[in-house]
Amino acid sequence: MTKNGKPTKRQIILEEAAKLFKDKGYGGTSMRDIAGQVGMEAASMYNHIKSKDEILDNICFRISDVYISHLQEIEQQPLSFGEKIRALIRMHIQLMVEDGPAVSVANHDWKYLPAARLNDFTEARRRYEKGFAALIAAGIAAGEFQPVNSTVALFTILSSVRWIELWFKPGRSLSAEELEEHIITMLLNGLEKK
Amino acid sequence: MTKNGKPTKRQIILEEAAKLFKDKGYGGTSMRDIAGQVGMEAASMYNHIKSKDEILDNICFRISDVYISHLQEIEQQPLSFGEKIRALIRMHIQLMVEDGPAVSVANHDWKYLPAARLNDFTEARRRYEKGFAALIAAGIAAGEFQPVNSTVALFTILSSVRWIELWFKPGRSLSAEELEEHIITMLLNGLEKK
DNA sequence: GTCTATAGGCGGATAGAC
DNA sequence: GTCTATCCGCCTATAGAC
Repeated sequence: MTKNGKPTKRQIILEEAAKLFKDKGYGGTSMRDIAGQVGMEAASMYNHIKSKDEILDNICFRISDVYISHLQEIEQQPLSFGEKIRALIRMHIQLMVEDGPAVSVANHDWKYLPAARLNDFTEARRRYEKGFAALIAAGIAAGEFQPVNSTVALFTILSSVRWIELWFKPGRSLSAEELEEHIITMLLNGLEKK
Repeated sequence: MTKNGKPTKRQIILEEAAKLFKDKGYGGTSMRDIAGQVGMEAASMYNHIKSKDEILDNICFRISDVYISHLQEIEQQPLSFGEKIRALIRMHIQLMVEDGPAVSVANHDWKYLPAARLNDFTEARRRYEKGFAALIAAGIAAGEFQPVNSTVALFTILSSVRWIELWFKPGRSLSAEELEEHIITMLLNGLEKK
């Protein structure tokens, strides 16, 4: 947002592009498609963005930066490991609900980043996953968690929150807060009675 | 396979196409790319397949047919609900390990099916999800499972097995059987100690 | 800063020789 | 059944008028 609260043309382009990339994929979306949503000709967009690649780059790294900074905050808070995992799950769900199209693009279309930036992105993701897995392993070592395989636990959690985009429609039967609680119950307590 | 055990050219094309669609997406893969992997010119492939659309159609519906027929088998077996859910999770993981590229394509690129077939596919998936969710709801009613939201439980399970494609390399630290057991433990027992 | 026009390349698919 | 040659459309991006 600018000072007067009005989004810039650039921000509008990035937002509409994220929606289209989510629905039709990066390769399936043309600059003409984006221009149509924004309300200008494709050529005019080049006054606000450098290239189609740059749009994708901006979306992907904006999201990965949010993930990483939130992880660093949570790591430093004085919480039990169970509470830290819960906080991370809530962060994923909130980001998905608030910024869904961009999160979807960062999850699916990152592979179309130009080679040079692709390395940066996968490296950032690897660091995030490593930090998350370390929290799980520490929770196991502390006796809070069952002795599961921490890699399997990590990806089970990450996968579960990833697919919210595919079926969650906010304001239907479930609110975002109820969704958080249900997913956390399922992942931390399990399906079966003991 | 044909009678003499040799795959037909058509089967080779479908298989190579699935690998490329998985790696580069449907829109990111050209007929020339597929032809390059198969070892012929793009034009020659049209003696074996009708169009690029038809390749995608074949991959997607082959996979959805397998899911649906396995669900029907499991529904009829005399097992506890816990065992039925375990059997479904194992089926998903085995299919992912044995036929990974095709499963990935059916999971991600189904949306590029031509409109007429897209309805058939989403309808098939909806039926599968409904049958799976009914087993979870029945397990809750029978007192086997905790009173979770069955839709959330369904998608948590489906999501967890979906992302195996992204990180599981068979024959590294984990075998497919170990992976099955770890995922089932995580989903049915939960992460946290009680 | 927006437009029209267009360059230059790659896409799926077909025609027709062999 | 495989090839070469090619059609024609859509793609990203740029040039230049206004």
